[in-house]
Amino acid sequence: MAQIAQVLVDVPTMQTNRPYSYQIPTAWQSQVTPGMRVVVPFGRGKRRVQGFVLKTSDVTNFDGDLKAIDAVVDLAPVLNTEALKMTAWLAASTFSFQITCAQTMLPAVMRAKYEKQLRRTATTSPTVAEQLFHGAASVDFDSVATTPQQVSELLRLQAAGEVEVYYQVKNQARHKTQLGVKTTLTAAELTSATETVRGGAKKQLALLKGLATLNGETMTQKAFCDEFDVSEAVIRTGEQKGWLQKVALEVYRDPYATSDIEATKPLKLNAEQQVATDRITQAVNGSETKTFLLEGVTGSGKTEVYLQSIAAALAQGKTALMLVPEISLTPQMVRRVKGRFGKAVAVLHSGLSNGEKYDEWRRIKRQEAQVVVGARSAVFAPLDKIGLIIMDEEHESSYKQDDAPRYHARQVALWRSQYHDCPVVLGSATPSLETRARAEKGVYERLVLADRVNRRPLPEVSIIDMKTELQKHAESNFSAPLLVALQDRLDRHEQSVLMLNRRGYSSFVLCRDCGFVLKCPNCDISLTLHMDTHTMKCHYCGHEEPIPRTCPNCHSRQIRYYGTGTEKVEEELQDLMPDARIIRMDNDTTRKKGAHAKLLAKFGSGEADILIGTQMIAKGLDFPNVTLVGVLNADTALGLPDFRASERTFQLLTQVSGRAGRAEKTGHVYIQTFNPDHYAIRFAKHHDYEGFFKYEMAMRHQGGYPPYYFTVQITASDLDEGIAAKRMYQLLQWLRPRLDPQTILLGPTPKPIARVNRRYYYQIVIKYKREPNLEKTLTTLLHETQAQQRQGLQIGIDVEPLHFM
DNA sequence: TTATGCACTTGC
DNA sequence: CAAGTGCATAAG
Repeated sequence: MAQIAQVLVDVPTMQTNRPYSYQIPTAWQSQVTPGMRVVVPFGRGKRRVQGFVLKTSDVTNFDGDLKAIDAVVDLAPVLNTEALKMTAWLAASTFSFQITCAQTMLPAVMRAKYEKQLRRTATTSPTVAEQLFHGAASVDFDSVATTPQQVSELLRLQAAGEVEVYYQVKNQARHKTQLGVKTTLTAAELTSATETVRGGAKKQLALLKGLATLNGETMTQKAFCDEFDVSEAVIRTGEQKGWLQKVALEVYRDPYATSDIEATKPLKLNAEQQVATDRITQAVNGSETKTFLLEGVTGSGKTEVYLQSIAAALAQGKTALMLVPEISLTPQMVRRVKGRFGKAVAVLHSGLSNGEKYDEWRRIKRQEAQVVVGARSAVFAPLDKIGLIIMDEEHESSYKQDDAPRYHARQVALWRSQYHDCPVVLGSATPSLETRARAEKGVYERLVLADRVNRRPLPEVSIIDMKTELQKHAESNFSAPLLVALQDRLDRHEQSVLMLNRRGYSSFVLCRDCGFVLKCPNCDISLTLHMDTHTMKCHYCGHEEPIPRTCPNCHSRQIRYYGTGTEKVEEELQDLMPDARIIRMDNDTTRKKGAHAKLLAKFGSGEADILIGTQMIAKGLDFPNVTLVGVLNADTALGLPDFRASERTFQLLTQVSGRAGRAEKTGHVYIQTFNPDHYAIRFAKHHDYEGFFKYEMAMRHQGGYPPYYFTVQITASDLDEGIAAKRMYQLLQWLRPRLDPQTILLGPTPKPIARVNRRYYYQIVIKYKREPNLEKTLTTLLHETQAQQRQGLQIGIDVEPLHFM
């Protein structure tokens, strides 16, 4: 029997990023298994932390005194073999701590809460008991140790044995219970009880009948009352007569009441959908580790392909995982999946409370749910026997986590597909260049849905040149053609959606006469405005020049920062169209839980004519009465100093265009821009993804960007700008000889937003095609910089970053 | 992350 | 000389 456990402790540092050996107390030796959470003493003091058992064994290569496990938190492992392997892989591939990865994979409530307490001992003097504890057995340490004097006083008391420090390790996971009823009688006893009931006591008879129906099972009191039409008073009578007992019944917090979701049947597929579904089904049935790119224009019916493929996995007795960008924004998707698979569906996304997430997680873990729909972190859902993984809108940047562990859900999905021998479907109307390029090379199999299901043409797109618009009339967020179109929809009682692109808000300068954006002479990437130094900087190569007073291209003085807010836009529009009913959707108006859905519902029911919003309205909304989509400022993202600026702009414009004319009515899209000739905008006008892909690939090839190169971003930040900069230059010197001569190192450059939280940020970007030393070098880097970390310098590594700012 | 030991300063 | 402060160190 295993006596020793290898435990991963909850201390996220580089030097504790390895298992520690602990003695398993004899009583628990048969129970402690890998993947369970335990509480262990750690460090010289009385500190106790939560940990994960990675392995159990009879031997250890540690030759010191072992401490023993203090408590076992779980009855069954919360991380299974797959999850433990995934933890190790994730930590290595994202250069983050294993404990952080383990915690990322589990619901937040499973992370321990620590409470440092001061406790009384047998020898506590009455004075101390009174003054410090006010008669209680323990007090919160921090509340009685606020000054250094108090701390040293407590240390003295501790040395004298009058008090002791105790770490309370709290498991935040709570099960919700409801009052349940359960009969205490056998079937025969219930029958005889029926005979003792006085005639006319109909409710009591109903109660007994109900109890008999339960067959010894437990049911919540509420459900019982509803189903058998008895009151709580009758139940109380039954309890007094000894027919039943009331028990605490564990219930799941259900974020969606399944009852009001309409069940749907599989739809008839068109030829293209059928081909795609057949290929995926074939791969599911054959347990092929295969990745498909399902490329389908908006409205081509990708979802139906997903649903029928999921059905195929379920038919094989397997489970399915379906990832969506940010599910709280796409309630329609949840409804469709739940409508098809009902109770077999579990939903995981950021809009749920922690308790709800925990309950959904347990339903999956207990194999009560076979289909999981969720956002990024749902990729870790504890499904067994996965038969299919789907990633909808695979190009969405929300699949990449911004802080440690900086993983991309797509990578995790591919890893799990290897583990489970199952296919992955990456779906999008505008795939990321990386994915589309892999399909080109045959790494992924490409499935195309070129036709819209309803055979409706894609909406017509008009590009409006804001340079000439501004010359014609006073400065406004609205061009004349857009206003005419808006008025026209008002008159026809049709709805309009206006999108204000907030990305890249005023961090670059643009000439309002010719549309010129200042670019770096070395990198062909927009220069970023730094108000602190009053310069324009390139944050790729570090090039720096003064802020221009006139446009270098046309010598106009109309060169200035670019950007505006939704509130301002709403005000202006209301002025221009006093009769229009407008809904504004942005971070301000949707901060409250459910506010987003409420606003959308309001718009959907026709209570407003115009919806104004930021990027969040680009996806998922599907309203048949919307026939006009306007993009007020298509350029802002183009101005960003990021080689993915064009890709994002193209994707966003294509997506938002898809919102017009979803049903019978034909849609029209107006795109206002200062760069009408920019290729991202031109290709978006013609809904030409293939054209864009080819053009953009050529640009990436020329610039040496992904997917032709892999990238790693290293950032350093410090309260002192000089230290951050100096360390980064040293780091560059340190890296160069360790990496392949072919590898390109860019920087160090200050981040465009140089000071965040009073810290200064610098970055180095590594670009490489093949770099065998990468993992070793970066791991060494993390080890060697930990001394500096303690002095305040923070180092971060982001593999394949999506944002370069 | 955090408690402790040790080197060093400060106060009487 | 005792007490107080600050930083390096190791954690099983």
